[in-house]
Amino acid sequence: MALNDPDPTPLRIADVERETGLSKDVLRIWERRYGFPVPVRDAQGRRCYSAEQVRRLHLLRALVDRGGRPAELMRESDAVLAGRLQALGAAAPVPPVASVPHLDEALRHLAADRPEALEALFQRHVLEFGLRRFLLDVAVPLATGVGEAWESGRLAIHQEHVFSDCLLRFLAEATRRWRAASPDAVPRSPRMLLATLPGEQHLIGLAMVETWSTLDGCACRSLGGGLPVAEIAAAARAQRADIVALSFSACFDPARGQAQLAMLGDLLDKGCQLWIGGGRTADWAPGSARVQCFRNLADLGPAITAWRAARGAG
Amino acid sequence: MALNDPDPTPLRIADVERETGLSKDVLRIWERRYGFPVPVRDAQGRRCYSAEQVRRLHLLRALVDRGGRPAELMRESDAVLAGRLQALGAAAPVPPVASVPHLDEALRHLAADRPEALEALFQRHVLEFGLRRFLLDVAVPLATGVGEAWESGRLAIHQEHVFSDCLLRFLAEATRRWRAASPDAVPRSPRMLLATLPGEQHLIGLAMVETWSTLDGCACRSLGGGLPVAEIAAAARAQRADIVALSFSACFDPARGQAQLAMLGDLLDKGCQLWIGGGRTADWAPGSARVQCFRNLADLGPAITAWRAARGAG
DNA sequence: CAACGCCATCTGTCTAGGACAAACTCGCTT
DNA sequence: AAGCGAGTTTGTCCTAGACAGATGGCGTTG
Repeated sequence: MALNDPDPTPLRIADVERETGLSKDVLRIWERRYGFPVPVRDAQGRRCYSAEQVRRLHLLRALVDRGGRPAELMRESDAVLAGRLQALGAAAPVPPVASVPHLDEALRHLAADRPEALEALFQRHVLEFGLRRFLLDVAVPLATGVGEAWESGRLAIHQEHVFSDCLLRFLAEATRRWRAASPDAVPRSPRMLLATLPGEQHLIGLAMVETWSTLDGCACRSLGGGLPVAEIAAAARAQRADIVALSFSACFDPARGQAQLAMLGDLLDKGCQLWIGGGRTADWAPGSARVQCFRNLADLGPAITAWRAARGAG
Repeated sequence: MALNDPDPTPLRIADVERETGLSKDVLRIWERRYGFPVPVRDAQGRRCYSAEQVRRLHLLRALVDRGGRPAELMRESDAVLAGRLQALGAAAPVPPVASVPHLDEALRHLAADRPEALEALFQRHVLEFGLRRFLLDVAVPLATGVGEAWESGRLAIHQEHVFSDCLLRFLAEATRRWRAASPDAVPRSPRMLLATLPGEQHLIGLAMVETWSTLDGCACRSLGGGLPVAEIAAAARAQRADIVALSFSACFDPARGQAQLAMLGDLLDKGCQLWIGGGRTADWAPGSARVQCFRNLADLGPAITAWRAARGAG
């Protein structure tokens, strides 16, 4: 009976791919090489994974992401793996962010699943020091800190999601308020379009660029994440954007990014610039004169001024 | 030379998968069956696609998504395909939503790439009729209308993204304002956790549920989109959620959804309910007593009241 | 002792072509 | 006109092999 009815709800390889983020190829090759996971097969010979196996796959993935090596991890029991993940968190003694007291506090709120406290902290900091300093002193280092905390196992994925949601809302609202409060008569330029490429999930960088640029008087419009280059180009044309700004996280493959960037460059109008930032984009080859890499938010101001000067003169 | 240097920036099959959303399997089988796309190969025999081919693949995908059949579409030229896509838009004469004047207006703003006008319309409607009526009379039908407009080719993907971004921000801010304006003394219950499963990109439904439930006095916390069930369960435990609410769009495969739902049901605490809605979830088999399907937003109110009654009595 | 380069191994992605289920079309029958 | 069965289309999954790029260890050299 274990063969003809392996599970009331068969988890097929595509489901496991979505759920764990491990590609079908990886799932198959792990099975071939390491003997795990070996799923039950249905009548047609298709793999049917158990919830148990998926749970272990999550553990394995978490450890592989943090630099573990599959061949070694596969030998360990679930308990050992879970312990190792916890140990990773405990072993990371002094996170570099924690030197600043309020960042440490923010991370503690997050680890304790208290997003309200986090938002209150944001609110206070903005009222005391203003949005620009909030971005530079809190948002950017905290985003880095959360990334590191996740890598070292101190924060779960869902906690990272909570952080993301929290900061995203906060910035969106701050931006909206600023926009509402500035006089309509001011012509806002350049027109900036914000997006991330397919495969890029992190929207935080984008939101920070939007807030900063809006403070600097740009007309920003966000397209959200995961948009194919063809669609970005179409949007840029439709909205007559002067600048398309893309954000990348550190895990985005540079080679892929640059290939897609080149493609986007071809599709955009000649007058439209391409600004990129985040992750390790600073190391990327510029490729085209129209592509500009940004190492940090503060560089946006001068670049916008320069754009206006060039446009005003030209 | 065309062989050893097919392209300055080789687009490999994984890139094309990300960019077009067509799986590697589909790309390979289309090549085998229909003779398109036939990419150049690099020195190792790997497929290197041209930007030209990717452009055509976008067209093909758009038409296949709208019910076209690959075998037939493959014979046509790019121009014919583009024309056919446009014709689809023109052929859809009276969208069902357009019967209500302000919805028609909203769609026109969107088609004309004027998100500011859309937001102004939202703002006006809320001030005149209130948030609940806005959700029922504007947000829900407009979301449906945008989906239909996309299907029929009247709206591009990037315009759908703009709509999504616009409504998402609007709802987030409205929710926040409501929360800020309600007295702190009121104990907010039930504690509701909102998320979508991996593979589900649409966050609109979730945002609408959040706004509605917040109005009804729930303590909502959004985890954003694309979270594995294991993480959702972990978050529910960490935040001691009473209810986990999931949103699905119509394109989500019911069989997959139900399998993942069953898995999530196993992982959650017994006291935690599972509320689902959106798309065609109404047709899904409930599976467990803890799973409750919602056909529309208005049903949330009674369900919340019922939950409170049961909890208060128990 | 540190730094550099080379080599072996590990790991993920890609290849090929075959199989099959689910969905859809079409034509026949009621 | 509506319902049903046969045939076709289409996407997903299968096996098994190849290889590039990363990683880590070792030996040599400054």
